[in-house]
Amino acid sequence: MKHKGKTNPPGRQKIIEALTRLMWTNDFNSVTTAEIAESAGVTEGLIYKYFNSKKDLLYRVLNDLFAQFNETILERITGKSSAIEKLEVIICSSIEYYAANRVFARILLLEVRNSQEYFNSEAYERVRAYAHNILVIINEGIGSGEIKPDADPLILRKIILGAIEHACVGEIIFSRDLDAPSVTQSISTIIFNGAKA
Amino acid sequence: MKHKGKTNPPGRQKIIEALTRLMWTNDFNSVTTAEIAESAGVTEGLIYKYFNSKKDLLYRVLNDLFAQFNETILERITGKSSAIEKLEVIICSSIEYYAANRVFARILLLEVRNSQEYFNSEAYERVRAYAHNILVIINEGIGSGEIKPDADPLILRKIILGAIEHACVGEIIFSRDLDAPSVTQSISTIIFNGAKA
DNA sequence: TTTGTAAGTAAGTATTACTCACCAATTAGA
DNA sequence: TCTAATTGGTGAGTAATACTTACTTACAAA
Repeated sequence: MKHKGKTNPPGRQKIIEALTRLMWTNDFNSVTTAEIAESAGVTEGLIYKYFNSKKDLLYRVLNDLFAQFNETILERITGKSSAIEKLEVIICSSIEYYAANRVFARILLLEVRNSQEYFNSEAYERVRAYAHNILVIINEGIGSGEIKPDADPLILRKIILGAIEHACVGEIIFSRDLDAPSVTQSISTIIFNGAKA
Repeated sequence: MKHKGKTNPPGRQKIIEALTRLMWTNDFNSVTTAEIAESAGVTEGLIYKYFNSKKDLLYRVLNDLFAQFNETILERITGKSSAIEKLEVIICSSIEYYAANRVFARILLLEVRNSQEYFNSEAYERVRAYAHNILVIINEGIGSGEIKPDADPLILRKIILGAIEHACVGEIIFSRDLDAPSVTQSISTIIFNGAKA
C-alpha cells in the first residue's frame, strides 16, 4: 500500500537525508536507489512507499530546502522600505544561500529543469512564489518612483534572476568560493546604474 | 573496434540526426538508445562504435550545433565598431538562435550542465570561446570609454549571459514565442542605462 | 479481542545503457 | 595479385538500475 503523506516517519526522513548527503559528492543521475537505501539504512522498497519515483524524491528534497530558503529571504526583507534595498537583500541572500548550501543550488539550478514533471511539483510552486515576490517589489519600486517607469518589470526580473544564477552557477559547478556581498555590490551597481559610461 | 573519428560515415550522421529529432519532443533522459537506433535506422551497437556513451553523443550534437551558432555570431559582429553595438548583436543573435533552435537551447541550457564530463567536452570548449569573445568585447568597450571603467568585466559578462539565458529559458521550457529584437531592446536598455530612475 | 492501518522488508521484473564477437566491403602494401 | 588491415555495420548478449508486489510486524482504537 502507498503512504498517505500525512506524517513524516523516520524512514522517510532518513531517505531524504541520504539523498541530500549523497548529492554532496555525486550528481543526481549517478546516485542509485540502492545507494540511497543503503545510506539511509532502509530497504529500496521503502523509497517507493513514500515517493512516487526517484525524481519525486529529488523534488521533495528541493521543496524542503526551498522552504527554508524562502523563510530566510522573507525574514531579511521585512523592515526594509526601499524597493531597491529589498532587491539587493534578495540578490545577496540568494547568493549567500547558494554558496552555503551547494546541494540546494545544484538541484535548483542544474538538476531539475530538464524534466517537465518538475514544473508540476510543489517545489516549483515555491520557486514561482519567490519569483512573484521579486516582481511585486519591482512594481512597488516603479510605483514609488525608485525604478524607471519604462523598465519592463518582467525583463528586469529576468535580468536579476539571471544575474544571480549566472553569478553562482560556475562557482557551484567548479566548487569555487563565492563572496556574496562583493558580487551583489557589482551586480547591483550595473543593473541599477547601468554599464554605459 | 572503436572508430578513430577521422571521417563522418552516414550511420554516424544518422545517429546524430536521430537524437536531435527525438529531442524535439522528449528530454534527453527519456530518450532511449533503442529509440535512437530505430529512428536512425541502424543498430544500437553502432552508437557505441562512434560514441563513447549516450552522453558523449549528446555532447557531439551540442558541439555541432554550437559550431553553427558561433559562426552566425561572428559573421554578424564583424563590421560593427562600437562595443555596445557588438554586445547588442550578440544578445539579439543568441536569443534569436535559441528561439529558432529549441533543441540546441534545451541541450545547452538544461541538459548538459548537471554532469562533470560535459566540462571536459569539445562542446564546452566552444562555449568558453563564445564567453571569452564577450569578455574581449567588454574590455574593448572599457578601453574605448564606452563602458564605465569601474564596471567589473567578469560580472558584466555574467549579467549579460544570465539575462540572455533567463530571458529564454522559460519560453523554451514552456514552448512560448520569443520576440528577440524587443527582448534585446529591453535587456540592453536596463543593462547599459540602468534601472534606477 | 478484533480490526485497520502505518512502517518496513525481501525478492522479484522489465528496461536500459553498454559490450563483444562477428560479417562484408573497401583499401593498402608487398 | 594476393593478402592484411581498416572501416562500416550487425545482433545477440549482460550487468545494473528503477520500480513493483506480496508479505510481515507493530500498534492504536473500537
